[in-house]
Amino acid sequence: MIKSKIFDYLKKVIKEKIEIEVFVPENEQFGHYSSNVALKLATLARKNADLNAELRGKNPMQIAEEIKTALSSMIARDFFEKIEVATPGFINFWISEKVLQDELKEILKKKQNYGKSAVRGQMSKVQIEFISANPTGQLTIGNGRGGFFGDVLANILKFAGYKVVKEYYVNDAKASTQIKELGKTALGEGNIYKTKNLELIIKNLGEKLKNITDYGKAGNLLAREIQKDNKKFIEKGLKINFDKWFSEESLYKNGAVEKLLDELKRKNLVYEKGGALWMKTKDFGDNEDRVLVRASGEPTYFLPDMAYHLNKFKTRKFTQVIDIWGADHHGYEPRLRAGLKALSIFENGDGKFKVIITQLIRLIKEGKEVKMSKRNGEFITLDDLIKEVGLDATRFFFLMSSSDTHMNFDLSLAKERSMKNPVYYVQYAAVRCGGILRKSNVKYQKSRIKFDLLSTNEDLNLIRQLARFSEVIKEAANNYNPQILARYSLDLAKTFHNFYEKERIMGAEENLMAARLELIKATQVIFKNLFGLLGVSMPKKM
RNA sequence: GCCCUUGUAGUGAAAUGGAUAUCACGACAGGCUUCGAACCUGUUAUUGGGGGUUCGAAUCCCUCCAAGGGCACCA
Repeated sequence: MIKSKIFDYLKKVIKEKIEIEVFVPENEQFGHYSSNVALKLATLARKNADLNAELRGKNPMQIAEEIKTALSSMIARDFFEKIEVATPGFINFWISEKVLQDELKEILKKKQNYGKSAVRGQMSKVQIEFISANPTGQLTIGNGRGGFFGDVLANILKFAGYKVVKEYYVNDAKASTQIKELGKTALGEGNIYKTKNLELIIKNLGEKLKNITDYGKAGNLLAREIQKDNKKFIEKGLKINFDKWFSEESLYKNGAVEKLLDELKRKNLVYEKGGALWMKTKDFGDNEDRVLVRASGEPTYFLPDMAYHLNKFKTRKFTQVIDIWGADHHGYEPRLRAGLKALSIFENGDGKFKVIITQLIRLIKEGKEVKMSKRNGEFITLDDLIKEVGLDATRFFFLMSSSDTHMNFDLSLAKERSMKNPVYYVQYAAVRCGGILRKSNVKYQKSRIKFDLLSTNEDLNLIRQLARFSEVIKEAANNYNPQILARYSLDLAKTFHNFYEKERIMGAEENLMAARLELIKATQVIFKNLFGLLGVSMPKKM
């Protein structure tokens, strides 16, 4: 990885242990990579009198010049084509052709494993829970956002070397209010849930519901059917494959909920008020205490959810747990966090539990907002949207923006726009790669490829862009940020289209053609990986 | 009232405190005898207002304005 090599060189030179940055500057006149190390050092020297005397009184430009000199006298000499110092103290790097050509060889050698790494030790076991939609109806567009986000984040973390479990929490507990409400609907005694196909599902269930009078049981039965449909849709329609479907009801069955309540009582964290059992969450950072068991004797959602998270941390021993929730649940975070803290989950800090909130999506149709309500039965489901716009386009559109953007989705433009969705731009680049490779039936010996012939601006730009893949994976994984990858795929496509426009492959001089075909192969490898990670299909033709 | 999130070209978005704010769509002006033009090249914003911190702010702090969400013995 080129970037980390620059890091290493800089660390050798500066000795101080400080946070420095190496980045790809937006403007190419500032080099292939750039670092603010001198600026950071100067700031530090000004604030901290104990620091290395050599630095005292020097301005960033002087420090940058010294680092440049030191780098130039090291082996780094062959690594960089040029190093420049720029105001107010940046050091800009140009990578030598040789290094880039070697990196290309590396990609061709490692193929689909290029950029993969293995994370060892304590923090490597990650559980990531997402969608977890209530089995009371079809998935919403908001579920889709969280779903694609979680799926791709999990893919990235896996690729970056973590052991990842993608998990869906099925809220099928007979004791829960919504399941009971659903049960009423199933038994024809309520009509809160008026979603598509619901009547049909109930009709099909007919026999099984006959002798049931218990709302919880009836609701659970109906929920299971709805869940079957949702699962099928998630796997086939959304192309998201969960490693585990975790049933809330199972926590009741195996006694985990009861056991937890006992433990809380034993730890003197529970008291009674108004006939209900309350937990002293306020003592652990929540705004107020919370009900665990209602006056009716039924547990709230909170109690089994704590049991669930206890299962994640203690039973299954995940070292990193990530929950992805819609914005309408964000207020719940302090409660759960307080609960887990009370259970001594966070003895080594609460960083092992991360909640990512995805903001809601606003649907616009003909200039007006379409209110999404499950209750009136007129909402647009995720299924509808994907049928209209297509899975690849929907996925990519959602993945391009940050989870906390309040996205506007214009349905009137959706279809029209879908044809111009950026995903097609990326797919087209991959199709072009495939097209060239299909047409070129040229035979050449791999060992004799002259990679040093790849020396035009376009050749080198493309290689540099390909080499960024491994850096982007790392960045996306470290920041839990899938959109970095989606954006990168656009960058790569742009660089490739530029290359394609300006350089010929077929018809070039024999040795150059062979080298360029290898370059195209490498590009295809990276695209393939990108599409796999993003869950987007890689068409051969468009 | 309190809490969370957001405010960036006509539109939708991007930018771990870095340099001349990036991308797509739309609009306008150009580009195919040759690997697929679903492509390429231009033009289109002083980042909601006002203060502050910093060598350096879309990003951090304060304040005002605006939008979305949450404040259940629902999940």
